[in-house]
Formats: sequence, structure tokens, C-alpha cells
Amino acid sequence: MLTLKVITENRDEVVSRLAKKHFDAGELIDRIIETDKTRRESQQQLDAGLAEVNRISKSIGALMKETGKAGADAARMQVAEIKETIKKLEEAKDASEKQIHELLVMIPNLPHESVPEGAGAAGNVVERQGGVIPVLDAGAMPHWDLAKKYDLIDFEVGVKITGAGFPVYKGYGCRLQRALVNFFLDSAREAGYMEIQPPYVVNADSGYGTGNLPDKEGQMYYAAQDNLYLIPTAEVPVTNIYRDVILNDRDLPVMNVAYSACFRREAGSYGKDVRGLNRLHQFDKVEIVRIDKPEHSYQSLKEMVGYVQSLVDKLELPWRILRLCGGDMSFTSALTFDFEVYSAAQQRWLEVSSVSNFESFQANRLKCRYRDENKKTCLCHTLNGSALALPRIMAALLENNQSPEGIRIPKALTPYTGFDRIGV
RNA sequence: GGAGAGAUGCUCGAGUGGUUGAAGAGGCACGCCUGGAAAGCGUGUAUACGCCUAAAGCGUAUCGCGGGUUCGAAUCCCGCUUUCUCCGCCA
Repeated sequence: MLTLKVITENRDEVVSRLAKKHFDAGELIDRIIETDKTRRESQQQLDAGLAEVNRISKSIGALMKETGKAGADAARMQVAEIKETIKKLEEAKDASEKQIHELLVMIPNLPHESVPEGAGAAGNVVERQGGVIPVLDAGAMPHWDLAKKYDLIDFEVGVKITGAGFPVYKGYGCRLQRALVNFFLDSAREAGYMEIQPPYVVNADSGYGTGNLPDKEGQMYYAAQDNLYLIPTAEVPVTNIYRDVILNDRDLPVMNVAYSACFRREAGSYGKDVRGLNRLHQFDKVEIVRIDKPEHSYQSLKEMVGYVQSLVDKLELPWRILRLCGGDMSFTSALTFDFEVYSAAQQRWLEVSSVSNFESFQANRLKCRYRDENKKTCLCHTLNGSALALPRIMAALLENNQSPEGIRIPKALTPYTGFDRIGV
């Protein structure tokens, strides 16, 4: 969420910038400003009351010694009176704070000035692209058929043991997956990221920390008996490492990488978008996360985009980078680049990574701060990106590299797979 | 899962109702000292909100978290979380 300070001190600017996200914040902000005013008033009166109680209470100690119990009775009565008003003021203050928070979390992050105008996916701008789109033979198959042909993935048995969207990988399919995970983790380590192995299940506080709760509650699997959530991405546990933490400025940027299984309910998805590996309830992903100083976060974003680009290049996949427009950006992001790879048999672009700078929007919720060179505590900027999500990379690799001689494995991967071709 | 013991500031650690935001020690920072360093000496060393144009300063809250008792709670009571020990179970 945005800070109260930003909103109240730059009302008009916030409203005009949010227009790019097609969000009308004017009324909300006015209500926040107004509620904040009552909150301040309550607090001033409350603090004065509490100060009075503290003062009297201290004097009672002395009074007891001098005049005994009776001497303190008057003072006691006085405190009892003040406490009545204190109680009311406390309730008023709590109510205001709660309301401000509820309103604050409804306001999306400010888009970066470089975010293009646009209402939806059509407004996204191709930043750059690379790789070669292969021309496939007439008999080329989509990956779900290839998976069957080479016995790499069994979707049906996954339905039997769990349900749709939980594929079972087999043989070379498993080895290719493991190779990708290791390739991604090693590459990230070489690029300076520290590897983390996080829990796959998080508590509600962590869900709130990264903004998955309360708004996206329906997207996460929930273990009710223990009040825990299955992670939709390693971003959640990894970023929450830094919840309620004050970092030293010399430790920034923090660069972490984590592999995890990801679990998403994907309520409301349907049709060809969910066919095969295109959309799953459980999938594997390697995620990179950075915590940085505000003045350096866009440099970090640039580096992260460059890093992800190096991965798709090494995998010899045709890729393009989209700069998301205001209408297609997430609620929490200030600037997002999506990576897509071309899936030649499906003849469509598949999103395989999303790299974002959240600026201080997420850090404000997390209370992730750092001490700058003047020892002042400030909010960090947080960034993350997939590097990469496995299933659609799998899909593109299988489809793009198919031929009558089997499926070719890109050179960068063969040290990890131990084979350079699937099939005859 | 059962029984018991803990949870205090950057760290260790004192503190069982009254100037305790918190003794003492260590660490760290700055200053003095030194040719330089060490030692020594001195000073400082949390966060949030509010008041103030701002700084300085002041007020309030925070001793795992949330409630309660009391004029007053780190200290007493209740619930939760978590750590350790023993028993049980177990990859």
C-alpha cells in the first residue's frame, strides 16, 4: 500500500498518476485525508489524557507514603473519571486507524512515468525481441501430444490422483524439469543471487505481507486446520524474510533466488488457455527477489530484465519483452516487464516471466526498511521476477525443437540433462 | 500428542507492582589520547504515532503477541505463538 504521507501530501499528483491505471482515487483519498484528521484529533486528546493519568499515578505513590490510603482516594477518583474519556478516545482512534487502513489498501500502486497508456493487454508495448521463430513441419504437434508421444507427462493420471492441473512428469520429462531448475539456480548464483529454500506453506501474516491477502484469498490453497496457505510463488516466503526488518544500507541490494513448487487455484480459468502445460494448479518456478534502495531500484530492475533475457537466449527460444501498460499492470506494481516465448505449435506467445519493481508499495506493508547513511530509517524498494517459470518453457522447448528425429535439447541445458535429444 | 521451564534493547544479562525506555557487561559509532594502532577516557547507541513550519524539544505506545486486574504492570491473571528439556510417535 501507499504511505499515508504520500497520499495526503500529494493528493492531486496521486490522483492524476493513478488515472493511467484507470483508477479514480479522488474520493478515496479525500475520505482518507478526512479520516486522518479525526484520527489526529483523537490521538492528541488521548495522549493528553494518558499523560494526565501517568502524572497522577506517579503522584499517588508519593501521596500514599505521606498521607496514607485516604489521601490518595481523591486522586484515584480523578483517574477513574479520565479513564472513561480515554476509553472512548481509544475506540475512536482505533476505528479511524482501521478505516484509514481499509481505504489505503484499496488504492493501487502508482505507475512509473514510463508506463504506457492503455486499457488492456492490447496496450502493452513490445520493448524488444530476439531469437528465431522456427518453421515447423506439417505434422508438428502441440506439447500435450508430444508429451504423450515421448511419455514425458501424464495429464490423465494426474487427474486421477489429484485433479486437473496437476500433471505427473515421467522419465525424460522429469529429467528435463530438473535440468531446467538446476540451470536456472546455477545461473542465478553466478549472477550474484543467494539461493534460498523457503517453506511452501505460509501463515496469514506472510500472506498479508506480500498482499496476497486479503484480496487474492481465493487464489491460494488453504489448509484450514492449521490456518496456513500454500504458496502461489516463492516470492511470498522469500519476501517475507524481510518483513519487520531494518536492513543496513551497505547490505543492499539484497539478491535472493529460490526454487519452489507453486500452487494456484486459478479459479475462473477455462478453455484453450489451460490446455496442457499452459495453466496449472501446481508448477515449478525459480524466482528472483531483490530488496534495494529507492535510488538504485530501477537499475536493479534493468539488471533483472537483462538477466532473464540471458536465460531465454541461452535456451534458444524466440522471446519478446513487453512493457505493460497501465490497464494491464498488477495492482501492486510500479513498472512491469513481461517475458513471452513463442510456442510454435500453438502459434502463440506464452508468458514465462514477469519482472516488476514495486517500489515501496510492498515494503510499506511488510515494514521492510533500511538505515541510510544518515541513520534514518526509510522504506526499501522490492522487486521480483520469474527466472523462470517451468511449464511454459517446457511447452515451448518441446514444440519449437521437435522434428522427426525427436526433440533437441539446447546446448546450455545438456550438461544438466545428460542427454541432447528426446526420442529417436 | 503429554509434562515442565523459558521468551527483556544489536548481543549477553539484571529486574516479582511505583521517576525502568529499562541496571550492568559486551558490541558498535563518534570524540579525546597516539607518529599510527591497541589500551585508556568521554559521549552516544530502538521503533511507531502525535505536537511544532523545521530542527531542538515534548507527549503517547511498545520488555514474544493479544486481552484482563490495578490509581499505576517488564513484574500479577487468562489465551495464543515460539524456544528448550523429558516422555511418546516418526521420514
